[in-house]
Amino acid sequence: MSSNSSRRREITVADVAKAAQVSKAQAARALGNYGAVSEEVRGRVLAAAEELSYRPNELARSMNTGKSNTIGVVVGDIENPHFGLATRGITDTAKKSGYNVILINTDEEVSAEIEAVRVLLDKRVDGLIVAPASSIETEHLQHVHESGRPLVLLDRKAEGLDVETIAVSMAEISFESTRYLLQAGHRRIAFISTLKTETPYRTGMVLDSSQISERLEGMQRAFTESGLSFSEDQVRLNAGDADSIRTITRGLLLAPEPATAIVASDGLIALSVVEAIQELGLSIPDDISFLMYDDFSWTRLTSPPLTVIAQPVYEMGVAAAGALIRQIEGRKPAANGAGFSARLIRRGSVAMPRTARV
Amino acid sequence: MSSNSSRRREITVADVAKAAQVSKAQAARALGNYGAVSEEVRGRVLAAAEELSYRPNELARSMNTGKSNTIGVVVGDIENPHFGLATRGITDTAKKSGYNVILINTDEEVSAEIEAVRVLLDKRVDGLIVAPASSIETEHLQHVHESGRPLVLLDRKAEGLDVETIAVSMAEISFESTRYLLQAGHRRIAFISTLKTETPYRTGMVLDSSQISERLEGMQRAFTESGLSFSEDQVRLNAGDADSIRTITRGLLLAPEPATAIVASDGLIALSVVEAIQELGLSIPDDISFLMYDDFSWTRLTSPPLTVIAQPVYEMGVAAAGALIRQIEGRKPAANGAGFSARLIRRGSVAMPRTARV
DNA sequence: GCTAGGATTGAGACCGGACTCACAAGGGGT
DNA sequence: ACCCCTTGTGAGTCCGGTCTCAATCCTAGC
Repeated sequence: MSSNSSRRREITVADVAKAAQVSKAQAARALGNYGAVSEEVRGRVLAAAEELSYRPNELARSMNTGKSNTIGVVVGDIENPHFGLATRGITDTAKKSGYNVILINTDEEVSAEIEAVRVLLDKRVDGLIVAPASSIETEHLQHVHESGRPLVLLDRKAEGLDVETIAVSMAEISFESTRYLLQAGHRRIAFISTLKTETPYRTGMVLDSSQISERLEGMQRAFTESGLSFSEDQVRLNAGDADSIRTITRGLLLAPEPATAIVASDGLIALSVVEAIQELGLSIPDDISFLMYDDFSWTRLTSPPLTVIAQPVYEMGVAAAGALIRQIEGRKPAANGAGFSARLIRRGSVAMPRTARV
Repeated sequence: MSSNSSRRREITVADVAKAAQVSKAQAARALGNYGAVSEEVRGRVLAAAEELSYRPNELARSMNTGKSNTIGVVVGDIENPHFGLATRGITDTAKKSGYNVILINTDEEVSAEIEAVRVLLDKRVDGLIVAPASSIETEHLQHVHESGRPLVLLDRKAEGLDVETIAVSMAEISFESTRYLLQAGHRRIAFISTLKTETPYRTGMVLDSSQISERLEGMQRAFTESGLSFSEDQVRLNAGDADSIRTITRGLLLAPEPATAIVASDGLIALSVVEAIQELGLSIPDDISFLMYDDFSWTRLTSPPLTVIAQPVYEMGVAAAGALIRQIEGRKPAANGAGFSARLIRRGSVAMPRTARV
């Protein structure tokens, strides 16, 4: 009531200029802190601005500087703590350099991703961080790259796209952890992923996700190294929702030759798999060994605590934002950071399989 | 190489107009789908736009429509799945109505929140959703509200601010669950929260968070109802990081008269509390009963599965975005949705205390 | 055949800043 | 006293759209 609130028009430099009795140009200089302004004028302008509680219109500013100080982040699903953490790394870093983040979810749909990228480009973000839904359908990303707009990929590579990519080398850690399982005596090691495919997995099949490809490649290599053959029917894709994961898990464990170890491709899958195992009255690791990607805090609370593959997710978010901002500001692409690597954390969910134990 | 990529200047309406041999105004009308345009011209313009792969500059558009189709979301910490889920609800809803989301983290610091709000206002977002770090320091939110910019609060109320607020009525559920614990025979019920305070908790103390106030109020009421007195030294605030939570938990359990039940104020605290309990070699619920806020999936996986207070977090995100967009578009504030309520989900982490069992 | 009235169309103002340019004023050097 | 250079200043353009306004077209009605 006191001040007549909610006047429609916002205060602009012109208003401040008038109040300070100087030209718009001078007021703009004083406020924007550029050009030459006498102390006297600066004082008057700043006082007037304060008085009118002037705030610059960033939109207008962006328009003729061509910089929005905003970066676009496109991820599959923030609800997934993996991305939540990465996003945190991104926003923290962005904030430090004075950037804001527009976040868009794609639900891992390429069409949504294409739309998201377009919207962000229309909003003239200074750069994009994308966790590509597909490693194959990447024309839209190609466009971004060609148009010269800074782009950094997170988590997954994109086929034939020469763009800075912050990702863990999955083949390696997958190889290592598969070898670990093999050495424990496992031979039927199942791998469950949400990745959508038309047909069941077959060796050599082209997959939409570089992450999954690499992981499977690592598994195969470990089997081959041990002179064993990797059976493709232990690879179960299309584990989209809790129900299908449950069905898949039961299928794996109730088969004539049941899997003795299950590897869950992400935290969400892990949740449903463990639940399904408990539901079947089986125990980890006595009846079935379990290994999952991503080291969430809760994995230490289950009994037994779960053996996991820890990825430096937050740090990758930081690195992605850092790399992007470096590109935006035209600086050199830093010492290339030697890539990120995952780590196998052995807790209690992997043991010798029953068969080997007898 | 084929097309001379990365030409600096972007295509504008003027370019399209020239290519289509019409005036800028006509081209703009055809592209923006407003005003009167003959079929012939529309065709030529659209074709030219396609040919040049024209994309409108949303910044420019926002500037003179005064709408940015962007909403600002200010939360304490996206890394926390609670906010992750709420954010998901917000972005899903926003997307449906054609809005984008700029996300800012405050780390629960009021100063960061003030800054965040200012930045978002400068960027001329159409509205704000804020989970206030403080229920008391709310001048900045007051300003937003007074300036007429749509604002919706999430999770927590703000003292004396008459703004649409999407939150669970905490007093009620806290009362209910405390009664549940009392009926199970518990008398020393501890409550642990991250809330920062200068001094240890005392009854009647003014707290910075409406959520915590309400929860404590509910607890008190339950005690009073049973003719018992609520001991304030069982309330432990300032549980900021894993270490302090561990210390607090140990303090609670190793005291001469140890707590027999612990209530964790959020998922992050719960993690560290449970860990500390396990570390002490105590078992839930035999040695200590446990109850936590937020029903995360992993709470079903521990042994025993944890008894939780489930909040409809995603739905609240949806509601907040819905309410905000309604305000932005000047529509009536919908049937007020009767508020959200939490639900006590009894799983296995609460039992009779040893003392009462003998 | 002539005209009123709606459909089209182009010129140009405008949104709110940043920035260019021309010009005035003041100081130092010679 | 004169020239050069630095600092200070205002007028005006530009960014890329939207939108107003007046002019021009076209067609039905008489």
